[in-house]
Amino acid sequence: MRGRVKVLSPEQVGDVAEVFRLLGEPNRLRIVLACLETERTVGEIGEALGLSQSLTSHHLRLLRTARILRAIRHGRHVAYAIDDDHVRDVLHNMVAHFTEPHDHGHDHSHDHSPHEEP
Amino acid sequence: MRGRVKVLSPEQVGDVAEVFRLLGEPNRLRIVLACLETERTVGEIGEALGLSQSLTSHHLRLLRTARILRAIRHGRHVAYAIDDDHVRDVLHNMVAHFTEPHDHGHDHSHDHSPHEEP
DNA sequence: TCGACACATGAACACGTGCTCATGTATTCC
DNA sequence: GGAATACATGAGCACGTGTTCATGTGTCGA
Repeated sequence: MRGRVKVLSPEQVGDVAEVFRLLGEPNRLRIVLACLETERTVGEIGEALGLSQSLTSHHLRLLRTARILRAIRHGRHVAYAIDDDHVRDVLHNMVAHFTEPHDHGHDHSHDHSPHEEP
Repeated sequence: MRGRVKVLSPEQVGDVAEVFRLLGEPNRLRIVLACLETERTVGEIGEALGLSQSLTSHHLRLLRTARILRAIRHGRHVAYAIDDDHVRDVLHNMVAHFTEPHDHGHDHSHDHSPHEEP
């Protein structure tokens, strides 16, 4: 696979952007990563990431509303787990690429200006 | 593959979040998608997406600085193309999942409150 | 039932971000 | 060289967003 790509409807683009936007916040990304393998309770997440209970819950609400995570009650605890296989795959993909020695092909050191080989 | 996932360093998490953040803006996402298959000039992008020249350039600057796109001069035109294989894979993955009939497994219609089957 | 625990939610604020307008820079054609 | 084209960049503004503080809701044990 490296060929044609199906074109997305404007609505689909919006949905994809929404998912990326939510994953684009470091704390939220860490929360989702913490729930990648197994479900985690709100308390576990907050303590593990050093976030206040309120902030943790606010972020979880966004992720739950966007259908990225799903909530599961256990007694008086509430655990969260990934609810979207797309997101799980994308994150696995991303994590794999960032952990494996990623070969960037051509080298251009640290250029930030737009000019290429003439 | 559905097993262990390597854990990312805090720095790596930040890098991943940064990429997601940039792709989380609809106009920026559309720009990157436009450059997914083949390189596009700034004018082409702006006209295709209905964005002002200035706004297009501003977004392209962010994407270029983040190493997501790379600039290539052609005469007095400047074309942009994807420069990061990770991003290309992630987007192909994402687009594929959103175009293919995605089966979500269990059905929970449109619930937004945290309570599950007892 | 009452209190303690675990989590959710609303208000308010500081800060970041997308957009436009204006101006600057590079490249080609006369 | 100078005008015209194609793009880059800075300033400024309106708006969105992450965070905290305070308070509300649901659940279990005594």
